Amino acid sequence: MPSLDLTFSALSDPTRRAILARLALGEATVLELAAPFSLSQPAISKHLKVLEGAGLVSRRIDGTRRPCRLEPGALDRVDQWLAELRRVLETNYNRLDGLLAELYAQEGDAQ
Amino acid sequence: MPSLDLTFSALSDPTRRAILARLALGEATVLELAAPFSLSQPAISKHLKVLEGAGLVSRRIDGTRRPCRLEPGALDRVDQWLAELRRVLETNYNRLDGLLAELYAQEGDAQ
DNA sequence: ACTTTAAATATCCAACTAGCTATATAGCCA
DNA sequence: TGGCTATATAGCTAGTTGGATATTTAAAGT
Repeated sequence: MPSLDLTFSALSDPTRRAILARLALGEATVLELAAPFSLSQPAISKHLKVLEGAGLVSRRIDGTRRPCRLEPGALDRVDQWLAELRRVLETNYNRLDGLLAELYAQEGDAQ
Repeated sequence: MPSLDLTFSALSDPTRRAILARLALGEATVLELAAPFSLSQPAISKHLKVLEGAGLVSRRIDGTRRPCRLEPGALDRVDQWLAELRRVLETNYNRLDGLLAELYAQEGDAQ
């Protein structure tokens, strides 16, 4: 199970996000993925290795080709982390709301 | 508006994610944020600068202190990117389902 | 005014990254 | 077998990153 570090880091590069966007449309080979970019084939292979290491992409073997596919599980874990952060944030906002309501009630008493 | 590059990159470091988790609980100063880590104050300041550059954190001035707060807007844009990727992915899955259904129907005819 | 405290900045370093070109591997086809 | 094609690997470079320590800035307290 790759770390969130690796996943976020993989997502931080625009070329890699473009590759993922392309793979969301369906499987593609390394050369197909390289075509839209003005980058060398080795550069794309390296990006794919990063994406694979992050659990975002998997490859199968088909003759000399290595078709890649998107692996949504890694995205799930990103979503979960973000959701948890928001949950804490909102819990805290609610607590603050409660606090403000209390303070307001006390002021109301005082008047 | 900071780029997704900067935001994902900021999120790729565990120290920075821990800082965000702490800030989800409420404002904190640099020293407060530094306390749980065995890192120097300048290291934390640098992390905060990265988080600020990514739009994830903002700071206000209070005497000699710079209390930091979480800025959820940048998270929204991450969510949106992930959601769009999933949307495309699911659209494509559905299209594939449709295709398979068609193929199946034809085979059904043939038999 | 002097001291203490909070934070930022400067400088250095080792490790990593993203790109390149050149080369190697390995499957397909004639 | 020999040649073509798809991909991977090696080795290089320039730029970036995350850490450290030392220093500077600036506000607060006394």
